[in-house]
This record gives sequence, C-alpha cells and structure tokens, in this order.
Amino acid sequence: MIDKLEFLLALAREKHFGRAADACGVTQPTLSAGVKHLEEQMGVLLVKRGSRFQGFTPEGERVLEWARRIVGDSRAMREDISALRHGLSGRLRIAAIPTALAMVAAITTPYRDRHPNVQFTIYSRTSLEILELLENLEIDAGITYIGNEPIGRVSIVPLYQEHYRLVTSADAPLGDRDSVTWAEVSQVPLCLLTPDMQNRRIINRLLKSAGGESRPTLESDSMILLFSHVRTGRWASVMPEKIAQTLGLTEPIRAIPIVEPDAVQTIGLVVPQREPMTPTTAALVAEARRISSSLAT
Amino acid sequence: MIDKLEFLLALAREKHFGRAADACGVTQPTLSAGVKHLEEQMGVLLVKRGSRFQGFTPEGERVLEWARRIVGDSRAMREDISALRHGLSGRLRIAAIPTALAMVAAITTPYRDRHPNVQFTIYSRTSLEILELLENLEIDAGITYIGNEPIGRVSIVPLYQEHYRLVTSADAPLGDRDSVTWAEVSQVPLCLLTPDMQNRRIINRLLKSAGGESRPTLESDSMILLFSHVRTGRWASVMPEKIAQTLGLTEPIRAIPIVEPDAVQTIGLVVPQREPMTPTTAALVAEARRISSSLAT
DNA sequence: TCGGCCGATAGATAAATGCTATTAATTTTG
DNA sequence: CAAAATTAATAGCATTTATCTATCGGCCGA
Repeated sequence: MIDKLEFLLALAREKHFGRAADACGVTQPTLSAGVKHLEEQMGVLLVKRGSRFQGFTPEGERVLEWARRIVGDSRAMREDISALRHGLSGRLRIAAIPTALAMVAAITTPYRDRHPNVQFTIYSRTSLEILELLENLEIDAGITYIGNEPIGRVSIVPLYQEHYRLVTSADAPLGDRDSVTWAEVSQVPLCLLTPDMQNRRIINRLLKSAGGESRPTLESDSMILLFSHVRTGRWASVMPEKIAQTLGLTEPIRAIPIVEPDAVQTIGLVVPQREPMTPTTAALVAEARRISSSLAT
Repeated sequence: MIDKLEFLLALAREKHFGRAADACGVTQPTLSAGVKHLEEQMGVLLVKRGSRFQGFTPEGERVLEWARRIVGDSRAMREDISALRHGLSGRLRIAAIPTALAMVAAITTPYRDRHPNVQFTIYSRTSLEILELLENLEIDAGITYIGNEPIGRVSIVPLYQEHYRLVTSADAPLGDRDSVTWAEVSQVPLCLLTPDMQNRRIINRLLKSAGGESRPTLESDSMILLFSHVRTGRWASVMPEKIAQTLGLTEPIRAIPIVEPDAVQTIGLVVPQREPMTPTTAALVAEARRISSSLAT
C-alpha cells in the first residue's frame, strides 16, 4: 500500500510513468499496475489517462496530499526507530538558495560535532524549487526566504537578516563611498543572479522602486561565478552582507552598504510540518535555533 | 505494510495475539508473522516475548504511536476520497459519558438533516475509556469532560456547561427548597453513578469539600436506571441540569439548583488531531460549533 | 505516412501472504 | 504434583499478489 503511494509521489515528480518507475527502482508496467491498483482501491481514476501522462484528476491530487503525509510519516518512523538504537545517523538532504549557501556551513559544522554519523547532501536551488522539493519529500529541509511568498505545510525557524551591499572595486564609480542609494546603484553595470532567483527579483524590485532599472552586464545562477568576477576588481555586484563577509573580500574590493531603503530580507530554515519530526530534522531545527539566537545578540 | 501496522494496533488493544488476530480477521500465525516481519523491517524487537504477551518494548511503543497516525491517515484518506465522490457517507462512531448521552441527539439530529447517508454508532463509556478508544482509532469522536484531566493528541470543541441539580420529590426532605447547598445534599440518601464514572468522582469531590460524604443508597452505570428510580418519587439523585431537562421531569419531581459552590463542568466534543480531519468528523465538529454558539447566547 | 515515444496489456515467474496442523513452553487446575 | 489448558511460535502447503520481459496500440512530430 505504502509502496503504491510512493509510486504516485514519483509520478507527480517525474510526470512520466517510465522515469517515475526508474526512480522507484521498478519497471514501467509495475508502476502502471500499482497506480491502477490504487485507483481500484479508491474507486476513482487518479491519473488523467491519454497516451501521455496528462496530470492528476482532482481526486488524484487529493490522494497525492495524503500520500505525501503517509509516506513521509512512514519514513520518519523508520528513522525514528533507527535513531533510538544507533543514535542519529543517515543522510540529511538540504536545499538552500544560492545567497544562503555560505551560511550553511554555520549549521552543518556544529551539527556534525554533535552527530558525527549524519551525512549531508546540499543542493543549490531557487526558493520555489526548494518548496517543491520539500512538498515531494525529496529534501528534509530548505534554507530560503521566509515571510514573503506564501508557503505550505512547513515549520519555519528564522536564521538571519539579509542586508544588501554594493560590492565593487575602490577605484570604480561609487567605490569611494561609505554608503550608496539604490538609485545610484541602478546606474552601475552589475553582475547579478538570473531572474528565476528570488534574490534577483528582490533586487529588481528595489532598483525599480528607486526609479532605476536592472540591466545586468552579466547574469548567472552561481554565486561563485559572480564572486569570481567581482574579485577581479573589474565588475560590480549587489550581494547580501553575510555572503560577502563569508567569502572574504580583500583590497581593493569593498562592500558598501546600500541605503534608501536599507532593505532587509529574512532567511530561515524550513522543514516539513510533522509532529514529531524525524530525529535528524529535529536536531537540525535545534541547531538553527541556536544560530538564530546567537546572531540575534 | 499498513496491514502489519494494523496488526500492531490490534495487539495493543487486545494484549493477546489470538484475540488481536480475530479482531483483524486473520489467524494467529498470520498476525504473529506480521509482527515479526515488522520487527525485521525495523531491526528491533517490538514486543516483549514470553510464552504470553508481555507488552511492548520502548521501540514498540514508539512504532505504535506512528502506527496510530499512519493507519489513521490511511483510513482518513479513503473516507476523504469516498466523500468526494458520493458525498458524506459511512459510519460515525461516537462515545459519550452517560451524563452527556441526552445531549447527543442535539448533535446527531441536525447532522443527519445535512448528511442523511451517514450512520451512527453511539457508545456509553467513562471519560477515561473514551480517550483510550480515541487513541486506538476505535471511535471517531468522544463527548466528555474537558479541561480537567489531561488529554492527548486531540482537538476539542466545548459544547455546554454542566450545572448540578438535586432531583427529588417535592414532599421529600429538601423538596420544597429553591436551592440547596452541597452540605445539605450530603445528608440525603442518593442514587448516583458508579465510582468509575468521572461524574461520580466530581460529585464525590463536591460533597467532600462541603464536609459531607457520599453514601449513595443505589449506584449504577446507567443514567436511565437512575432516572427511572427518581421518577418514582421515592429516590433522589444529583444530575446535570441538561439531562434532567432533556429527560423531562413531571410533578411532583423537582430539579433544585445546588449552590455553594454552583459547580460547573464543561463538556465538549473531542476528536483526533488530524489535518485535515476526515470529512465526517469535520462535519461533526462543525455541528458541535453550531451547538456551542447557539447555547452560548 | 513513417519513426519514435509512451503507456497499457499478456504471460510467466517470483515473492508474499495466509491458512491448517502441530509443537514448545507456561500456566492453571484437579 | 501431574494433567489439562492456554498461548505463541513453527512447518508445510496453497493462494494471492507483485514484478519482470516482451509486445501491442495510440499518438505526436518529422
């Protein structure tokens, strides 16, 4: 029964019977039969059938929600029992927005000191992708913007505030200033994240409300790429304060506070709303709370 | 997998492999094998094995909690989907404390008007039994005292306040009064519920704190029995106001308010904490809220 | 219209589930 | 204290269920 529900989850992810079957480690006919069996049990069609996968029926969507919960709980149960016997172990899958990646080490490092048998997989994703991965039980936790876009059945721990800096060479335009305005920043050619990233959308909004426009000379979905350009001293970018600090800026590169407004975004840890949480996730939340309170001081 | 978890739940209820198997509609070896299979999956012993059932290991208790949730959700899913297609249907199992039994009709009647395809099973149970039945998924809702003894993972809707009356004949001692005190009541021979009922324990406490003692001439676990005695005019009892009203008192029987203190107990609907609830349970909660607000005016 | 992709179907096989009958270990009873 | 009864585990067998390989039929794009 639970296996069949996993089939359905895979199908929702992959939107393709063959790939979903692969993901479950079974053949396509097996997955087909599994879904059909579910449909017989429920007495309703769950999947819109054509010669292609055409999405779920309304009933299918509903079953999908229950499936997420039931499958999630059944995995949580296994982990819970395993933790009772062997202490915390297993793999913690986390996805973070690129601008928060540098902060991840601040959580994982003390976590591993406490629980050395837990392994990590960290993905760099957009904030929307993170919520989708959480929904589909593909990650255990996300680190993303909170308080802006509406989010689903999740628990949230605020981590830190994101303040913005113009990162540029001291001899470049504006490079000698102690602070700059968003209006001034909008006049400078920038390296920015691609527009599918929420960070970019936030910066766009700030530039626009300052009467400017975002015409980035260079876009990328990788903070490392942006940073490496900035370090040459020949490019400028807008980055969160924390990541600029963490990556380490050296002369003649400066990180200049941007004001009017001194925009703030809150970044937080997001985990599935489940009571009780899996032991590894609960420990992650505990770690996040520690960080949060230590940064608040 | 889910079936095996149901085996475990049955075992927790029956504390006996054979009876648990019966309850699941399988033979004892099948249930034994099922539990063993679970233990292999989890890599832990779940049940303390002797030649008798000796309870669960700590890990077993933990699995049991998860099992309650997973099995509950899987049933809720089925009902949810069925309700999408056929409207509300099925059977709603409710247990109520005896003193609240008369109130049940106030919920079931408007409920049936709205959802004629739902059938009811109503049990009369003690407040403790009700909580246990809820835990074990043997009922969908309880009507019991709230706010006194601690209760587990449940949602609560207050229904009404229980005020106490001395129910007695007009020509019996105290029968001519407009109100009596608990101290006075303690001097009268009474018909009361048996001491396993919380109502009786509450009354005992009230009598005791008024310096009296409860020496009931007659005890029963059935309100009907108490009521039929009182109606003869030869017996007295202490009953909640609501039930005395509902059952209908005729001359020369009177229901006299008991004061010092004017003790109050809150009765409420109690359902498993599950998000979303099963459709039939959600409708019951809605009905309870209507009652609650109509009585509050 | 043809080739390729996708999901359903058929048939064979492996795995699981569940039953009856029996055994082993206790506990109860006479 | 021995016989009977109770309880859960085990063995062996039958049935059902799950899964695989191979193949078919529909649909889309070239």
